[in-house]
Amino acid sequence: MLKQKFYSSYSTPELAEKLLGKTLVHEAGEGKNLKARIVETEAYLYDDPACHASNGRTKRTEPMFMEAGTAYVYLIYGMYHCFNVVSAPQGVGEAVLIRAVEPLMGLESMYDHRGGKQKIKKVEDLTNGPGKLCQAMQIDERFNKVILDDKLYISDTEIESGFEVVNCTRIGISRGKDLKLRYYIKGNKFVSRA
DNA sequence: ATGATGATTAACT
DNA sequence: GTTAATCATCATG
Repeated sequence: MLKQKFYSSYSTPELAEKLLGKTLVHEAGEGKNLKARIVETEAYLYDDPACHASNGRTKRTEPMFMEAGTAYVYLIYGMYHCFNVVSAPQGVGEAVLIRAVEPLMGLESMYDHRGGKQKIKKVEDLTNGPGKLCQAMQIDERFNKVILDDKLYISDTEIESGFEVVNCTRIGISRGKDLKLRYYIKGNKFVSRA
């Protein structure tokens, strides 16, 4: 399991890249555990106009100012959650958004939480976006401000190494569009968009 | 108290 | 390609 030490050892963009290939684990209970490989991430920096924390500390951005390795989960468009890992020392305000994952364990449960197997035609639709992966991995506000070391955490087990990383601009933002802070595993079919 | 906004998604045409 | 769904948060008055 990755510890606080790992999350605080790199700059936020470096961490975003290093999280690729790692395994996100949610121990949801005996026989209900969920695992998925991280295949797409984005970095949000303190002086970056697209970052929620760039306008300072508020009720919403408070978790981003907590210690590295803390979860920042928020509601977007009134219906989806986005999951981030705080990536800078206390008081700075940076995080890595987990944008897409590849399901490894607990697929049946993931289908259920995504609306049923009938509705999800392709397995990619389970987790190929930030809102989708939160539904599938059952991540919601319960984990906001929680350190990633108990029920929800990231493991450094890598199933495959030697993949190629693509670095490009981020998706779905209106400011900071020119910054190349998105990272994904080239050729992986769970990436939200090539 | 009110109004604008959004690190999205699914269901359309 | 377009658009509706849906609401917590935040700036403004």
